[in-house]
Amino acid sequence: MTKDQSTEERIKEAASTIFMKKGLTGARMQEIADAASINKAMLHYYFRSKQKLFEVIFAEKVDALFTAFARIFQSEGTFREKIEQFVDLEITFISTFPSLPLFVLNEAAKNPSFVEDHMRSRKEILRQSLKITYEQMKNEFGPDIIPLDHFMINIFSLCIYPIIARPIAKVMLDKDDAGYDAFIESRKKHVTELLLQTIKVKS
Amino acid sequence: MTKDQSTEERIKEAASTIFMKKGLTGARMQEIADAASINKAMLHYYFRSKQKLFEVIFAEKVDALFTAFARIFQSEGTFREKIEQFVDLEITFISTFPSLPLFVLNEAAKNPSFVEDHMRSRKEILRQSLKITYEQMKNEFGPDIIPLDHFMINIFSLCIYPIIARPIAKVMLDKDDAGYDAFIESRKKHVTELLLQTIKVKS
DNA sequence: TTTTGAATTAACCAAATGGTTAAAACAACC
DNA sequence: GGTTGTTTTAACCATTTGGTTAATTCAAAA
Repeated sequence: MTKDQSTEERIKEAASTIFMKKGLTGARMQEIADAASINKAMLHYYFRSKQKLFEVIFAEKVDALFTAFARIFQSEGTFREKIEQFVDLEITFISTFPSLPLFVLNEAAKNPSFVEDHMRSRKEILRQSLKITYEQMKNEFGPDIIPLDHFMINIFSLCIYPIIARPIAKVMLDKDDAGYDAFIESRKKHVTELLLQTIKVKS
Repeated sequence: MTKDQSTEERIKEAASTIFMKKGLTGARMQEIADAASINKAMLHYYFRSKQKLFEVIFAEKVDALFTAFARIFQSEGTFREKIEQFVDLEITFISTFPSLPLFVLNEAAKNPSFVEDHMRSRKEILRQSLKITYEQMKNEFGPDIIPLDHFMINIFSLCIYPIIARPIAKVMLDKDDAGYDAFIESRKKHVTELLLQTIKVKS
């Protein structure tokens, strides 16, 4: 099974780049082939069709996201340290791959069932690690704390949205690229404090 | 200038639907023509090219978003009432047109300069009305409150993200469609309380 | 050195796609 | 009824696009 890794890997890397930038329908097979410096026929030789190639890449990206999140959540320490670390690492991670979430969200909206099926298996890891943190919170603050669902969605909203909305937010906040980078950096602290402060929110 | 409104309007409506669902590259001119029950040539007769037609629709959508937000922010009352109303109206609005923000975000990511230029003119209205609310907050809570930039982004993040991330969040929270609708509904109160509670957040 | 199976290429193809055009239908005005 | 300008249609067109094929190169086994 000493398959020639190199070519297949090159295709995947090129496809990643192009699909992320242009989406399934915007990407061209020729463009991907060029980016990988190979003949267009090789794309079909290795992945049969555009759709299949896309599905492979997409699945990989979803996995990357979930794996990153799950790992981030498995940090040690008090829940305060955990949240600190999680917010920090999540913002850092998404900043490094800023087009990833929008790509996944977008294709998820266009083909919900495909995404749902693929995620159902991975979600348990993430949910589990979050639940541990949540139990820690309960122990410290008593049973009357923010519902887990809201807590989860709040974290993701506050970390991810500012990065995917960058072009719009930049204009709204009157910032240039450097200024917006600094703003995102400053959110690490802000979001952490905000989350900690709202553990006992009503409703 | 009694132009036949009907045809042009039909085209715009059809193009709206298709572009929102499939994006610029995913949409087909024939498909739009079919949806509008007209000949494909009419699309070019009225809008010259696919790109031009798209730009008209896109500009309209951005306007719709900004106008809605600006109007929502111009509500009367204490800042508490304002935030209550804003969160409520924004979540309601986005829920009614759930594909709108993702559409704008997505095309904004692919063509930042176009979007930036178009928005620069509208942003002032929004910023202005938000600033008034912010001054109200300062009067009541003193000068040591959450920075305006973070406050703005927090509102949008918490209201919009849960709706655009629906397919993924649904899986993560183990909810069906009705359940997720109820969750979104419950966020109106939750986000309001959270925002009010974090006015005095540090950093 | 020959053989064999996989990797690679160049040329090709049919379908789809955005766009054009010339003529017809329609409406308003004289 | 005829003239004029606008709206609509059907037929076309050039290009692009995803995909195929048959021949060739390459590498390793025999």
